[in-house]
Amino acid sequence: MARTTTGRKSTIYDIAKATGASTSTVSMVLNGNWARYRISEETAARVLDSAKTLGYNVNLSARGLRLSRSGLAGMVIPHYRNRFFAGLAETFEDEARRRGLCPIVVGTQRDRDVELNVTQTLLAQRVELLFIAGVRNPAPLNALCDAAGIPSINVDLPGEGAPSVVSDNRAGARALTDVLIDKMIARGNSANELMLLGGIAGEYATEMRIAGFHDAFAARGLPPPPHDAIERCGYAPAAAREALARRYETLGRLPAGMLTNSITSFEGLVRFASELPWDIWQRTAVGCFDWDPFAARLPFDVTMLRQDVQRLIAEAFALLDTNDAESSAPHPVVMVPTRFMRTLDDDMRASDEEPAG
Amino acid sequence: MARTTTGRKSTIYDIAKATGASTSTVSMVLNGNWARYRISEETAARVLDSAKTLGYNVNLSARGLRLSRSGLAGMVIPHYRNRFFAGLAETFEDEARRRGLCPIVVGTQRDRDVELNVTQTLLAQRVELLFIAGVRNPAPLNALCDAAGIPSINVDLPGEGAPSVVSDNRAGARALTDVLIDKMIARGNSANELMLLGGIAGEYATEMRIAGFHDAFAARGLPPPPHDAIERCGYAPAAAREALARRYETLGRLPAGMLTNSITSFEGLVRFASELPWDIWQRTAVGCFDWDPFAARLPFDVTMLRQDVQRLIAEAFALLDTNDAESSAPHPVVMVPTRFMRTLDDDMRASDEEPAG
DNA sequence: CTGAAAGCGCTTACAG
DNA sequence: CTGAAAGCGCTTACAG
Repeated sequence: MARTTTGRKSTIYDIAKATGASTSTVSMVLNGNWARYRISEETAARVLDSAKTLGYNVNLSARGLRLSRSGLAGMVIPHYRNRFFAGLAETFEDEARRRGLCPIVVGTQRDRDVELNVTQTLLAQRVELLFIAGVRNPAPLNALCDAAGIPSINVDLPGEGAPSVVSDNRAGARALTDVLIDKMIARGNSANELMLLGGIAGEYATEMRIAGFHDAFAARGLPPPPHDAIERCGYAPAAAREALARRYETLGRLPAGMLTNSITSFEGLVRFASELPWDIWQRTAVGCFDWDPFAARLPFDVTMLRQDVQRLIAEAFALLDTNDAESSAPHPVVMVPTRFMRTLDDDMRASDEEPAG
Repeated sequence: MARTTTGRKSTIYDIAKATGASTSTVSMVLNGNWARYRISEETAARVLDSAKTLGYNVNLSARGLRLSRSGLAGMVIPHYRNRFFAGLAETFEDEARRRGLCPIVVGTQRDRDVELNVTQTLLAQRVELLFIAGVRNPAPLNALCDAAGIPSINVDLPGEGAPSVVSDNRAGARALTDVLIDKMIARGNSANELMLLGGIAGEYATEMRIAGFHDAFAARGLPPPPHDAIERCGYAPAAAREALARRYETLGRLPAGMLTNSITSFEGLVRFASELPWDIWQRTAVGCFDWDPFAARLPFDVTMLRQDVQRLIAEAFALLDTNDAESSAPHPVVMVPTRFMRTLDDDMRASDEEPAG
C-alpha cells in the first residue's frame, strides 16, 4: 500500500515516525548525502526501506519552495508539426534532462496572447530558464523573464531582449540559391526567373533569406532578381499556392526555378503541383529552406536545407552558461550553419538518426 | 523595477508592507475574491497597483504546496515527429489550458527507462492527472500513478491499469483493406497479393489492424490472406524497405497492393519506391494507416486514414471526469473511429485546419 | 552521529 | 471589513 492510513500521500514525517528517526535524518538519507553527515548505515537502510514500502515520492513543490530552485526548464514553441520544431523540442528535452532539469515545453500556435500567458505561467512555476523559440517579437517575453530574474534565450528568431541563437539564414539561402541558379543555367534558363515564395515582410528570418537570395545574384555579377520575384506571402500553404498560381498565369508556364522559404510554403507549392501533370515539375528547379522526409521524395528536382537543431540547442545552453546578466553590452546573436540534404542518402540518414516512430 | 531592493522576487509580504494591508488581505485581493470578503474597493485597488509596480508574480510552488493542487497536467508521449503525435500533444495542451491547467508534455523516445523516470518526475511535480500516450506497456506507469493517487489514462495504446482511449484500429484497418481490395480487383489483380507492412508482433494496435485486415477478406468470402502477406517488421523505415525489397525479389515485381501499418513504415515503402521508376507505383494500390500532408501527395495511388486526435483527447478527459477510482470493474476501453483522407481536398482541409506553421 | 526549529511563499479558517 | 496564526512538505544550519 502506497498511502498512509489517512489516505494522504506519504511524507518524510511518515517515514520518520515509521523508523523512529528524525525528519532531518530522513531528508538527508533520501537525498543521498547521509555519508556526509555520518548517519549510520543501518539507519540509512531502515529509512530507505521504509520509504519504499510507504511508496514515498518527494514533493518537488515543497523542495522547490524551500530551495528556491524548481528544477524546471521551460520552452515556448509555436507548434510541433514540422521536423524543425519537433526536433527543437526533443533536443531541448534531452539536453534539459541531461542537466538534471525537468523540461516543460508548451506550444503557443503563434498566438501573442497565448505566448504571453504561457510565459507568465512558466515564470509562476518558477522555471529556472526559458527558451523562446520561433517567436516573432520575443522582447516582451524577455522583459517578463528579466523582471522575474530568469534567464531567457531566443531561438530561431532573434530579439534585442536576450541572447539569441539562430540558423545562418543568409548564408544558407545564398548557398541554396546558388544551387538553383546553377541548375537553371545548366538547363538553358535565365536565373531571373527564380522565384522566392513565402515568409513575412519584416520578419528576421524572411528578410535574411531574401538578403542571401540577393547575395547569390550579386556574387555572380547577375542583375538583381526582379522585384516581383519575391513573394512574402506568409506561411499558410494556401497563400503560397495562390502566389504561385498567379505567376503561372502571367508567365503562361511554370517558372524555371523556385525557392520556398519554409516547409509550409513548400506545401502550397505541392498543392499547386498536384493540379498539373507531374512531369512539368521535373523541368523546374525547386529549393526549400527546411527538410521533411516525405517532401524530399516527391518527384521533384528539389534541394532541401536542414537546420541544425542539435547545435542550435547546444549553443543556446552554452550562452546560458557564459552569459553574465550584469554586462551592459548588447546581447549576442549566435549563428548556426545550415546543412544541405542533397541526396536521398542524406535523407535516409537524417530520418534514421531520429529514433523510429 | 520588478524586484525589491533586496534583489529577491517580490512576495505578498512585500505588497503587504508597501500597502499597509495584511498578507491575508493581499492574498484575497490577488485571488480576485476580495468582493466576497467585503474588502474595500480602495484597499483592493491599492494592492493591485502595488502588485503591478513590484512586478509581483505568484509562486505556484507555494500555492500548490498550500492547496495540494499543482495546477499541472502531464502527458508522456513517444515523440513529436509525425502528425499524429504532434496533434495529440497540441490538442492535449489546448484542452488542459481550457481547464485552467498548465500542460506539461514530455517525449520519451519510447525508452522504457525514460518512461519510468519521466513518470516519477511528473508525479513528484504533483501533476493532477497523467495521459500516457503511445506506451506499449503502460501498466507499470499506471501503477505508479495509482500509488500516488493520481488518475491516469492510456491513449493510443491501451492497458489494464487504467481506462484507455484508442482509435478503432480494427474497423479502420478493415475499411482501408476494403478500399484496397476493390482497387486491386478493378485492375484485375488478385486480393491475395495484398501485403501488410509494419508494426510489432503482439502490440495491441498492430494485432487489431491485422484482425481488421482479415475481417475484410472474410466479409467477402475470400480465402484468408497468405501467411507471408503480413510483415510485422517494426516501425523503422529501413525494416519496411527491406521487407518490401524481399517481396519484390521473390515476386519478380511489385505486389498489386500494400497497406502500411504506420507512417514510418510508409516512409520505408517510399524509400524503396525511389529506387524504381515512379510509374510502376501508379499500378499498385497503396494504403497507410496514418496521414501526412506530403506523403499524401506522392505520385502514388495512396489511400490514407487519419486518427481523430481531437476526439481521442476529448474522450480521455471525459473518462477522467466520469471515472470513479473506487469501482472494481475492469477499466473501460473507449474506441474512436478513424476517418478516411480520400481526396486531396481532404488533405488540404486537414492541413489548413491546423494553424499555419 | 542525531534532533529541534526556522523558514521558503502562499491560503484560509478563525477571531476580532 | 481586517489581522494573527497555522500549516502545506521540505532542507539546513545549529545545537547537542
